[in-house]
Amino acid sequence: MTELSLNMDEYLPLRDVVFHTLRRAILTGQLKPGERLMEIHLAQKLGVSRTPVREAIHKLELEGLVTMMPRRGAQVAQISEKGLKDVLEVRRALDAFCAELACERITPKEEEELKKACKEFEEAVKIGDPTLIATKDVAFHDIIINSTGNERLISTINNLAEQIYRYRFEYIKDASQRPRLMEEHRTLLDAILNKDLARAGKAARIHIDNQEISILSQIYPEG
Amino acid sequence: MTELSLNMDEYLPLRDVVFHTLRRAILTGQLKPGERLMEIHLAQKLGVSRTPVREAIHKLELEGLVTMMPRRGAQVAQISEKGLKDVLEVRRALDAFCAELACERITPKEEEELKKACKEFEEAVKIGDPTLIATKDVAFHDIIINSTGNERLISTINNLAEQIYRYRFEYIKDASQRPRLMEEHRTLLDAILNKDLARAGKAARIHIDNQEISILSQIYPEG
DNA sequence: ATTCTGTATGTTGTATACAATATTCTTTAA
DNA sequence: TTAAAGAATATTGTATACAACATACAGAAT
Repeated sequence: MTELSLNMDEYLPLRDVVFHTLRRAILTGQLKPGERLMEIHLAQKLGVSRTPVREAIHKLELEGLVTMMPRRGAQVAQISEKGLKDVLEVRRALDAFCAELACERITPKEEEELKKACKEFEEAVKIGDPTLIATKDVAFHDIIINSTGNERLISTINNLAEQIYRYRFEYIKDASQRPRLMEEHRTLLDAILNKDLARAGKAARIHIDNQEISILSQIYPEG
Repeated sequence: MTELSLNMDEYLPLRDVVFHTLRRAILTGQLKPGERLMEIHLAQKLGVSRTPVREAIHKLELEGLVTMMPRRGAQVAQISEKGLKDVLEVRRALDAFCAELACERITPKEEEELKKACKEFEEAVKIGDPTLIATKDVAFHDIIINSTGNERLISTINNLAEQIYRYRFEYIKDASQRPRLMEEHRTLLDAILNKDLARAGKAARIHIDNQEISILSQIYPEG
């Protein structure tokens, strides 16, 4: 058997192309909460028929980025204050759990990656570009999450993260939060490297707590 | 404005009817893991066109009950030992979290319901009907989960529960496990009524631990 | 006998057509 | 002027048609 892999996996159904396109548009705020998603219009704009658009919208609904009313169509999901708090409450619990698992399961190679990611995050903060900071922040957390080796846990957390992606980005743009963010990353890194379950879990919880406070005060300044 | 609610909500899209039908068939084992789901056949059997069947299958895929290969169709999801362990690991963490939250948030009314559900579970065990036991077991846990008031947490846990429903039922049919199940329910109930967070969380974890051991030894007797 | 190739068949992916319902706008009556 | 009714329009829900691809089988060449 020769090892020609002959990349035959490059086929993507149109529904998935549309799905990724719409998903990105929602997460980046191009499509705003409450905005209606009409099949024909999107189909024409994307140059496909209604079918793949329908299927993409249904997928987005299951992911929680879109809400549908029967016979009335779909719109970009609007998250309520309660909804946001609920998401963050679950995330806090699961992130803390991830941090604890990471202490037990992280490999030496992943430890190096985590140190590197922590450093790169700090450099991104120095540079000050919000998009870069967000990317490096995600990368840092992804290493921790992936080190658990639990795929169900990974996909569950990623789904929760997706729900608040839009709002979290606003939070990262707030420069005054960044020193604290850096400090929290360092604490978390240190706790994991020292296999200190309790401290790692606590650090992860505090990290989300601060996110929650910031995000809520930005979206609901009076509450 | 008169308050005529004029039950106009009884419309259900065909895709949802098909979805619920297939879902039930999978959860009850009528459709077995690995079995192919072919659109035309299902459509003919259910007396609808391919479209709603397609959409239902996609929904099932997102719920994790069905796996799809592009251009090759769908089949009932098969869970691996690793997949089962992953699901149970997340459930353990979230169930424990629910139990702790329940201590803080359960209302007096829900406390009464929980006591009643615990009693009814014990009666079901006395009667010995597996289906009834399973129903009462779900009812007991649902009260705890719902008492958290966190809808995201509720739906996340319900999705995880769905993944292992088929296997859990086998576990409940094993009569030797039932006394322990009863004991665990009583411990959990007592801890919640006494607002003992630590004990409630621990009880929930042990409850899942035992499920895991039983289920795994039934499905993978050698492992 | 085995492998390759071509054909026939089956299945999914996408587009389109039609039906049922929502929405909007216009007209009419008070 | 406002409210109600009805027609016109827009949009979703479902069915079907057709194309692209996958699979299975038969026959030919080695």
